[in-house]
Amino acid sequence: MKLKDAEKKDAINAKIVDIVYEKGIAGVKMMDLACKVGVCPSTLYVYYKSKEDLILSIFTDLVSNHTEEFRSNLVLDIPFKLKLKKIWLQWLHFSVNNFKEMNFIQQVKQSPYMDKLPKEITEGKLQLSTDLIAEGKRQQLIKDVPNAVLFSLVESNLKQTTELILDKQLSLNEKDMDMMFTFLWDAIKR
Amino acid sequence: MKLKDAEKKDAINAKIVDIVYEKGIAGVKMMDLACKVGVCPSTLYVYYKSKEDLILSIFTDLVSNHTEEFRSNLVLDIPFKLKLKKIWLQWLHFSVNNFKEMNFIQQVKQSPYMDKLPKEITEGKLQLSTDLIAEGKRQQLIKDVPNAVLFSLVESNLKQTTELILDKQLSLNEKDMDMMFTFLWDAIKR
DNA sequence: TTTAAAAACGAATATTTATTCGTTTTTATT
DNA sequence: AATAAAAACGAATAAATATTCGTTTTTAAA
Repeated sequence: MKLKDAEKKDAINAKIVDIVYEKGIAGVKMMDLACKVGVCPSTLYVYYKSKEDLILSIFTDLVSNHTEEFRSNLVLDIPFKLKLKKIWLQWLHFSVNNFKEMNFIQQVKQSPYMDKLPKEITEGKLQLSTDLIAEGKRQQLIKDVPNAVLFSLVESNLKQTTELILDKQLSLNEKDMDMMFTFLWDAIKR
Repeated sequence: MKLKDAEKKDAINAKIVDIVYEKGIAGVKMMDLACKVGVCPSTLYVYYKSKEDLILSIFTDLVSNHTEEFRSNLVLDIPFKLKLKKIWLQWLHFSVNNFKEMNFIQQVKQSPYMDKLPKEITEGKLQLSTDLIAEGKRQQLIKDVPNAVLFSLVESNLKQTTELILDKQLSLNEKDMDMMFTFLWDAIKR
């Protein structure tokens, strides 16, 4: 008996991520996807029961991988600034190395497919745990402004740094990263 | 002879911006749009010759309004920090008041429609003129790092502030805005 | 090596969505 | 008021796209 081909499934997943990166979520066509994978459209239905299922399954997988990635480092017992930088760098590497996947997540989120999804999946907003920020505040190392604001400062600095790297304005070397982290630190430090 | 109804055209434009905000660019359906405007689908073709024409015309209009908005303030003869803040605030008000339109622009940009557009329209990247940054550097008020980096710092702070306001985490009052501008200034000041 | 179950195919069909077209209604102009 | 030109309508058509189905091929297990 012939079994499902895991590599083929991976290929489907990879190609759709590419297509969304190049043409946007509105540009996903089953036929086009099938061609790029090298199978005929009907074969896609062996692996996913519909286009919606295809997109939402992949979305869900990517989101859980993504949250998985950040459960570790959060409990290290090192000075706050260092810990922040470590996590910051980890996030950065991840999003630079997975920029197409991140883009896929972002685009599905603002598409009509999103409606059909149980909402708790929408990414457990813990990307950079609020705990970390609370820790910095407790030690009086960072400004005493609302958590949501600090959280968003970190997030937006990360997004910006990622964009600059993908844009080839910066690279992931120590000098550039020190600079970008300093921007963040200068902005949030007390 | 019956004339085209300018208000109807405006209604079309407004509704499509709403739809894109709610469902994403992939969620735009001529019939749905027509219903929301209160006409039948064929009437849309009186005002635009196709769906593509509809989307791209509106996109082009919005982009030119948007760039228009920022040709003024750039030449004021006041201290650098003050000027930066003034422009920063102007941009902020604009993007808070036109967030759906901004979203429309952003989404069309990452959609397949974009391919069909003469590229010079893509928004004359002068949002916050590089001249301004050059001025601050000349006066040795801001850090001596690549322009692209500084530019992106300003841009990303603006985006972040806008998001926080729309999220009701902040409002457009003096206290909150001073705080957010201080984040930016602390990050870029020498 | 045979077998049987499922993958893969590709043509056919269904569905969704954009667009056209003949007719009716509206309204500026006379 | 009468007219004529264009808007607006809505049903019909066209186009694009997703999905199904009957058949063939592959392959794990017997």
